[in-house]
Amino acid sequence: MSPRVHAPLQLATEAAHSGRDDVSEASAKPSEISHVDRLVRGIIDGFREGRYQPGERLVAADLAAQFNVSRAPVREALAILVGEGVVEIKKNYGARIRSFSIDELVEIMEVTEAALVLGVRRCAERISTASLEELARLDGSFEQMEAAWHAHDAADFVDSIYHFHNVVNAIAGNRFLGFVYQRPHFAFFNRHLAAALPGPGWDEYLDSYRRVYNSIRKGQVHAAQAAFSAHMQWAISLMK
Amino acid sequence: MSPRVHAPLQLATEAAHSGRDDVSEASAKPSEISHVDRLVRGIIDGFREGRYQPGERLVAADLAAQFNVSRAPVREALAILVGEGVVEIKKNYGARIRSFSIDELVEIMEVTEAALVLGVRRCAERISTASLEELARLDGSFEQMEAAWHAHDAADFVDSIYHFHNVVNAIAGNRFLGFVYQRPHFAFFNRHLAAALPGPGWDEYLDSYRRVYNSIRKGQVHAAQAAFSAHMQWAISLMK
DNA sequence: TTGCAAACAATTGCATGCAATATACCCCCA
DNA sequence: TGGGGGTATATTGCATGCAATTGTTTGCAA
Repeated sequence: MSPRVHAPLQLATEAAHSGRDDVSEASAKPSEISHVDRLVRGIIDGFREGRYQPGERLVAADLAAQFNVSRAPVREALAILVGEGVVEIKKNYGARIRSFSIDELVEIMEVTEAALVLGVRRCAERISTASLEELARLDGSFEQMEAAWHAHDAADFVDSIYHFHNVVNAIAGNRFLGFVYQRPHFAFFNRHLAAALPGPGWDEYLDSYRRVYNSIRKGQVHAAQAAFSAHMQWAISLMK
Repeated sequence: MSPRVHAPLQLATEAAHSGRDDVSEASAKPSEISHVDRLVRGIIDGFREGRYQPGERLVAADLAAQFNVSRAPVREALAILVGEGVVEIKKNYGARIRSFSIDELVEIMEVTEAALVLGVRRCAERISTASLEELARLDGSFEQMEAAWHAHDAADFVDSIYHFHNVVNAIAGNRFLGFVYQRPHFAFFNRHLAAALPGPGWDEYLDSYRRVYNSIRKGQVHAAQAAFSAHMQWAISLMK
């Protein structure tokens, strides 16, 4: 059940560059996916799905055996993840998935809000010129969010929020925003959020996003922005 | 299986990344810098200093010879830079430094603004509690900016702006913001900006930053935020 | 039992080697 | 002169090997 929620790693810029919708389905050229890409993807997914815990030791040789490759591509994948701030490597000991304190999570959320609010605003501005397919994706992602919420599945819920923002960012038309938000450390952070989420504010969470969604849908730029900002501030205060 | 000893301790704020802090002095031990870190740093600097051009072909073997290491660490460094969106790798051909269109630069600036305005705001809020050392760094970075401006050195000027924001971000107290802004693609983008800068708006550029700086220094939160935002909007419109 | 030191084991960092393959060159032909 | 096809070259992607270094365990003495 590999979630296709989040887009592959370095595609955002390239696809944007060439202008093609080349969201290359995995079936297109299975043999051309490099081991390194598969590893990066696999490690992040493994974390998101709870197979790897924060602070857990990741030994290159083990990962190599697990993914049936040699240590060379494993090391390259870990190098990428170090660059992304997702893992730390300790010399002659192993890599480990980083863990965050509550303070750090709050700081991450603040930066996330700053970026995402741009996407929400732009998306609301451009909603009238969005294609039918984009609108369908937007509606679909919100429905997905509702479903996860009703099922009380925190992990799925957070995933669907992540997906929702990716759709919003895409409609917003700023490719770099999509690129930044799709960095592994955001996907990574979402997992941490999921762990902290099923708290007292569960009920309000969906309502907040419904306000954002509805405002975007109606093209109410300021309302959408305000709703999202308020939601994030509320979520941050909740976390403290 | 693999050993799974993991202390629940989190050393979250460790020098999260290869020490490219312009802010905290290079306190690292020179002997412990890995080849990979040196390569990442070297390639980025090489680009910032104009030794590598956008679009230029980077051959792993050449870099290995140039830095006097084998191809293994070179590949890891390139993997990091691919993850950062700074280089692209083409199979059996070579890596090359990405180049951006004007449109893409504008999009990058929009996201940059969204993030940096958070730092400016927080910094102005917390300026009264800043340490003397932090204030000295802030003043120093602005003086550096002025000097570069008077010398009409676009590269230095952009560098000093980058440094200024790093200081601002540090005072702002959000570590993740510093982390994000210090990602190579921001440093990278600055070089592109420097190439486009010495245009018609050169004179206004310093004035804008003086307004931001003064407002921050006086703790005028809203004024600082507004000044910076206005500046960025102006810079973006200039670029189009 | 507890503290300490030395040997041991595990792991990384890096070098090297080899097969696969995309690119570039060259030659031939129209 | 211009174009097309086949070969050669260059380069990557990955596997493997080894030394350096760290964490761990064991043994010994107080």
